[in-house]
Amino acid sequence: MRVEPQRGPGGRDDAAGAVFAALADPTRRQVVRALAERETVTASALAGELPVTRQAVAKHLAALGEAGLVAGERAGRETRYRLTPGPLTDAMAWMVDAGARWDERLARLQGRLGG
Amino acid sequence: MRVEPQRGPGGRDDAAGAVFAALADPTRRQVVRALAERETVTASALAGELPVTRQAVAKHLAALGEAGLVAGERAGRETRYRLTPGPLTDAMAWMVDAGARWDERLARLQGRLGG
DNA sequence: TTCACGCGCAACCCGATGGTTGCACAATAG
DNA sequence: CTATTGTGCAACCATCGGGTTGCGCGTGAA
Repeated sequence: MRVEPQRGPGGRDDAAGAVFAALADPTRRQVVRALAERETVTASALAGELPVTRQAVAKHLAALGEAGLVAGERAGRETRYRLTPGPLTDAMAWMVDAGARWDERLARLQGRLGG
Repeated sequence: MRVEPQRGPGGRDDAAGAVFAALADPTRRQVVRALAERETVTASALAGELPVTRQAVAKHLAALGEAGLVAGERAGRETRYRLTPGPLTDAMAWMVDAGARWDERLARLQGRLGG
């Protein structure tokens, strides 16, 4: 699933799809939540508070990285991951575009995602 | 187990997770898109313009229904499905809550989803 | 009544994926 | 140097899930 966050024709859908796929897994959502509160964390530390092994966490972090939601930076012998929630706006734009006609709250957000 | 019905992170996580899982599949996104433009459609008609069989479409519609994104109403011998994008706001709230601290555009949407 | 259309259910196939264990390697601590 | 800690990679397993075919039933048209 190699999806670069590009703005080409259909690129929005790909980016949004990658985000949806990444966030579809509950463990991955827990990872994102933990990352959202600690700002930066290692795979081992994350595995300490989740009911899965470090390798599983590493896989999830890699998956989130593919979607552009997470970036890792090696510092010495540990790798610190941090949240990069930019692609979330692509996913939100997709949803707003799909449902704006039916849901008033969504319609109200129409132009607010661009700037 | 504390279940916060509205504002709790865990409460919306289920609904949001269901939405993410539903929208993770590309065919399902196509179904949503088609539904967003036609307002109401049958499974057979949908299968006519998608590269999958009617049964596959029916499965997808059922999956979308489980997530609360689609509702079907039987009219005579055909079933008309229509988009019910309400749960989308739950998913968007999850994303905003997760990424608001890092992304300025997301932060600006913080209070707008509740009203 | 007869026939075609639309639908739902069930079985089946197979690739994708979340999770595990095991191991080899890099980097800090003693 | 040695021990420890943190990673990354690979193999392996079990389950999930998207897709198909096949069948039986209800409904509407001829």
